[in-house]
Amino acid sequence: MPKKNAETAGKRPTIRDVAARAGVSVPTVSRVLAGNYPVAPATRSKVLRAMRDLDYVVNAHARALAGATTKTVAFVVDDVTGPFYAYIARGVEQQAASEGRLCLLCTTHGDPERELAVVELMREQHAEAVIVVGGAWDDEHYRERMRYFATALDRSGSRLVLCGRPSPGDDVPATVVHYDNEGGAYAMASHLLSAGHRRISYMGFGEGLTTTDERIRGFKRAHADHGVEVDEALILPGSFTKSSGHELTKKLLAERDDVTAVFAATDMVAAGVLKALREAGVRVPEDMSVVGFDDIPLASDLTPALTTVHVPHEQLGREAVRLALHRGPEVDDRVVLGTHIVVRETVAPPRRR
Amino acid sequence: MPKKNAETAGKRPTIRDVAARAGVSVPTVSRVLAGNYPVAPATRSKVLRAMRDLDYVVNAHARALAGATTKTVAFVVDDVTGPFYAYIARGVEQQAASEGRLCLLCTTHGDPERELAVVELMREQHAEAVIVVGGAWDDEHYRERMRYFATALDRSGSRLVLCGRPSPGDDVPATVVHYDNEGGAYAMASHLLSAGHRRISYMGFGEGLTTTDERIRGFKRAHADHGVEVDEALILPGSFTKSSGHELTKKLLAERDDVTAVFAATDMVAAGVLKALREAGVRVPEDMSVVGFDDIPLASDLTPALTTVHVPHEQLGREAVRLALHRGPEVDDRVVLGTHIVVRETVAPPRRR
DNA sequence: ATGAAAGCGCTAACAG
DNA sequence: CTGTTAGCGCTTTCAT
Repeated sequence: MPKKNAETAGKRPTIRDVAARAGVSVPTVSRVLAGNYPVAPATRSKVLRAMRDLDYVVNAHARALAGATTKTVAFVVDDVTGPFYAYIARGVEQQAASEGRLCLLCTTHGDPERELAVVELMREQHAEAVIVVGGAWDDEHYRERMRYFATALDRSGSRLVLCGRPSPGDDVPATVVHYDNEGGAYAMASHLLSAGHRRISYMGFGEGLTTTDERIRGFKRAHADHGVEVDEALILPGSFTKSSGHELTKKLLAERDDVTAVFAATDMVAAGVLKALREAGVRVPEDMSVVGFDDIPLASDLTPALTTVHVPHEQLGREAVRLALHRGPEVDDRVVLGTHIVVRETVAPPRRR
Repeated sequence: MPKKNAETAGKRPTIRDVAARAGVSVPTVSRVLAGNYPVAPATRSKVLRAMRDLDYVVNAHARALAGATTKTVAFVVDDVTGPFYAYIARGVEQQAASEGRLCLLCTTHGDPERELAVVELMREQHAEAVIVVGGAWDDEHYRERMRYFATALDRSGSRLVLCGRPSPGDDVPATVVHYDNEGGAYAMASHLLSAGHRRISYMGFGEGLTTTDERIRGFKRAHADHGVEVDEALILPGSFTKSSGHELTKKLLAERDDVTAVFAATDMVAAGVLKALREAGVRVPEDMSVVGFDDIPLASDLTPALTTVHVPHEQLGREAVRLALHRGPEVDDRVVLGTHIVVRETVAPPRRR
């Protein structure tokens, strides 16, 4: 039986079919495909015609197998629907596309099992980079795990990128693209302190969460620099949700009357805070100042518009793929992007008591 | 020179290395990998051990080349950051994961060039399904294009899925997962009409957009059924953005004083409407009723909470991959998911004038 | 139950 | 410039 031929069989045409139809050899077709090798213009157009006639498309898998690189980066998140993640995703996708890469999307729902499965999958796929996004619990177990992921991926020729997470250690073969949580929190707390606030509640403390740790550190450092003592009882544990902000605020209002400002751990929390305040008839910013963190679109849509810390989400995503793709002695492995406060309408000096 | 061996070279171990280490043949390893063929338990565990020892992972590309299916579905959107898309994405990703599939994410930014490029890419990748999401311009050109995409993908053995878009024609080899725009709009307009509203403005009319066409049709049919004439001057063209709703409302307020309700084309538009109303001191729902469409999370967060039409975003995404993956005579090719109104706080009977 | 042999579709040295 | 010769790592017949 002769070699399978797409013109007779009902299958996808292969490079061989194209070669046959154009009357050239297979490698020649491969060369016009790759474009990085001299081919006589006449031959070239014959081949192109044949490809068109046959409606030929290369087989990405065959190509990957034969050595050419895979051209895919993976993007691993807890959940795509968070506005926080969505914008990082956009940055990742944009940069990937502009570098001619495809983007694999994987979600873990915070499940360590799935996280591991995803990493294995990416090893199978030979993804060039695996970008893991979002805060984490900063304990030894986490670092151990990331160290394992990093080396496993490294062995498979791909690169782990930790985005918005702290480095698991300097010797770990991973790229880290982080943003300045502490600096942002410091600036924001200073903003409040400078306006005269002395009793500030931090809402949404998450024990052991890297995001929290870093933000709290900035919060406290600002207090120290302003010579203001931090009231630990005002650092309220909670999750990063609107309802958490809502509950916490109701409770705070019931228990204390000396607090003049709320530093919400995230914009989402701040949204809940504002809601509770509105329900309680507390005016913002006249009676109470409120600030958030993240600068998601919601922040500017709240009433009053939220003063918050801007995190460069999209840029974070873009840098993640850029750094992973262009590695080398010239390029940094660990990067921290700046944050800055965005002043809107939720901060005013405290009222005379 | 002997065959490359991972234990000596610094490369990824292959199935051959595993075979060697386990003292069996390559096909045997392949069999324990696939699991769908009898292998002696003893041999089996020897192989498993070898794989573990070598930290072996299959090469997805080699596997795809050799015949096993690709196990990837592609998800094509305009922009990941829209809450609308994000939830469909979540559905797609969830279902894909639960069916053991990987999910490719591609964005087009509404650029036809990129859209075409993406489809070609997916042909190269042998994606099992290519899910295209979001409204479209319902003209002959669109149908032509989708027809082309569908047949091109079909020839490559993959399936085009149109999600939240109308069918380009019955003979086209594509799966269509749509939702009931007209029914939702009909129900919502009826809700307003039943409450006594007679002058309702439809804000965010998009000429030739399928989404708009379908919603307007329901809007008009409800009016007809209630014996109320539609004032065409109240159907206001605009984009699906908050600022559009904001602008349109300011203008409407300045020009007309007989309108008692606004039907916003989307929740985003409704958010802008509410903002403009608040700025103008018009109370909702006492002075003006407002409704939206989509039921994105924002809807319940607005003040007052928005009465709107629920679209089953996640389910849309899940069905899209489910139907594409399990095709057959038993399974439907064209599916329309239901919508329903969600009554919250933005509708009341019109005030006596 | 296991091994030998033959590709899947492509790229990559080599020659000419 | 172009063709020849080898694989990439895996899955399948087909034997044994």
